[in-house]
Amino acid sequence: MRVTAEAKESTRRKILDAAQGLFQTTGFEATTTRDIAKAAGIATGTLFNYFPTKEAIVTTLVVDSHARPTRRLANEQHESLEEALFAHAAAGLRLLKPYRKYLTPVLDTAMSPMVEAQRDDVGQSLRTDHLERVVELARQQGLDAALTPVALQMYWTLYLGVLSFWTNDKSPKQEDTLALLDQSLAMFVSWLRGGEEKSN
Amino acid sequence: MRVTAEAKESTRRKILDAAQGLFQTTGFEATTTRDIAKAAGIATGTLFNYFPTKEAIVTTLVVDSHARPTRRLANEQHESLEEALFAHAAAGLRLLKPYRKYLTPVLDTAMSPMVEAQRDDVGQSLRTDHLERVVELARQQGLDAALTPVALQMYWTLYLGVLSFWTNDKSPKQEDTLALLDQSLAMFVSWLRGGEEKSN
DNA sequence: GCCTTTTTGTGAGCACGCTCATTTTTCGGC
DNA sequence: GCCGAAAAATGAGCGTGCTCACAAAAAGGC
Repeated sequence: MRVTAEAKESTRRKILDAAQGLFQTTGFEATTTRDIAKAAGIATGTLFNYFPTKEAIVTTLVVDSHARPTRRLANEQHESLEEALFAHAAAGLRLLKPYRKYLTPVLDTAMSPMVEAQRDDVGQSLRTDHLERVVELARQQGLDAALTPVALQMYWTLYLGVLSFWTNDKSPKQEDTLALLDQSLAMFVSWLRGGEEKSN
Repeated sequence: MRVTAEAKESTRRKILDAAQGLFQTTGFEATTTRDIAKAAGIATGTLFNYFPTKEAIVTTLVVDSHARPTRRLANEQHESLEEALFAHAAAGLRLLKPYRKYLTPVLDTAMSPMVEAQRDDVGQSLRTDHLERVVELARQQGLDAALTPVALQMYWTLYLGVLSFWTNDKSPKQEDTLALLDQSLAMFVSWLRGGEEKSN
C-alpha cells in the first residue's frame, strides 16, 4: 500500500507539473487535457482519476501555492487597518503571481463567493482563510462588530474585482492594480469605520 | 433585398424566441445549440450564421431587454445620491429579472469590466449606458469631479457583485440582494463624498 | 427569362472535456 | 510463488459547441 501511495503521489505531481508548464507556455484554454496527459506520460482517462475536471487542476495549482507555510510576520503591528489589509491583500497577490495569466477560471469557480461550499472543496478554504485573516486584522483595531456577513461579502467582491482587473492589467508592473486595491480598501475601511461610529 | 432582409429578421427572431423558451424551461447549460436550431426550424450551421456563439444568444436576449424605450421618469429629483443610485440599479435588476436564473454567462463575458470593447460589441453598451447614467446622477449632486475611472471601476465591481449574488439568492423575494445593494451603494457614496471633501 | 454574383442554408465532421467497460497492475493471505 | 480481490490505468467513444466545403436560393443586369 505504501509503494502504491507513493506512485499515486508521483503521478499526481507529474500531472500538476505538466499542467503548470503547459498552462504557462500555451495558456489554459489552448491546453487540452490530452496534451496534459501526454506530457505526464499517462492516458487521458487516468488524468480524470486524479482530477475531476480540467479546472480542478488549475485550482489545485493555485491552492497548493497557498499551502506553503506562509511565514506570517508575527503579529507585526500596522499603523492602520487599511495598511494592514493592504499588506494582507498584496501578499495574496504575491502568492498568485505565477498564475496571474490564467487565473480567470479559478475566479469564476473556486473563488466565486456564490459557489456553495462542498465536501473537500479545496477552493473554498482559500476564500475562508483569506477572510479569516481579514476578521482577525479588523479585531485588532476593535472593529469586530462591524464585520457582518454582508461586510465580508462586499470585501470579497472588491477583492475579486481587483484580481479580475489584475489578470488583464497591461500597465508595466501592474501598478494600476495596486492603485485600485488601495482605493478599494480605502473605501471599505472608511465605510467600516462609519458604520462603527453610528452603531456606538 | 427587402424580402431577404425581412426573412433574415424573422429567422433571427425565431432563434431568439426558441432560445428564450428553452433557456427558461431547461436552463442555459442543459440547452444545446442543436435543440435551439431544431426548435427554430433551422440547421445547426444556420444558427451560427446569426450568432457567433451560444453565449452571444443569451447576451442578445439580455441586451434586447434593455433596448425597449426605458421610460425615464423625467428628471425626477431624488433626495440623495444614494437614493438615486439605488433606484437606478433596482431598475436594472427589474429589466434583468426574466434572465436572473441564467445570467452567469453574461456576467462572465459581456458585462465583465475587463473585456476590451470591440466593434459592434453589443454587450459593452449595457455597461456604458448604465455607467453614463451613474455619472449623470452624480453630476446632479455636484460630485462629477469624484467620478474618476477608478471610481467607476469600483462601482461596476460592486454592481456585478450584487448581480452575481442575485442569481443565487435563495431568500423568498430576493430581498437579501436589495439589502446588499443598499449597503454597497452606501459604502460607495460615502466614499465618494469623503474623497470630494478632501479634494476641495 | 436566362446567367452571374452574392447571400443564405446545410449537415457531416472536428476538437474538446469527460465517461466507462475493460484490461492491467498491485496487493495481502497462504 | 500463487491466487483471488482490490486498485489503478487505459483508450474507444459520447455529447458538446462550433466550422467549413458545398448546395440552394435570391438579387441584379441585360
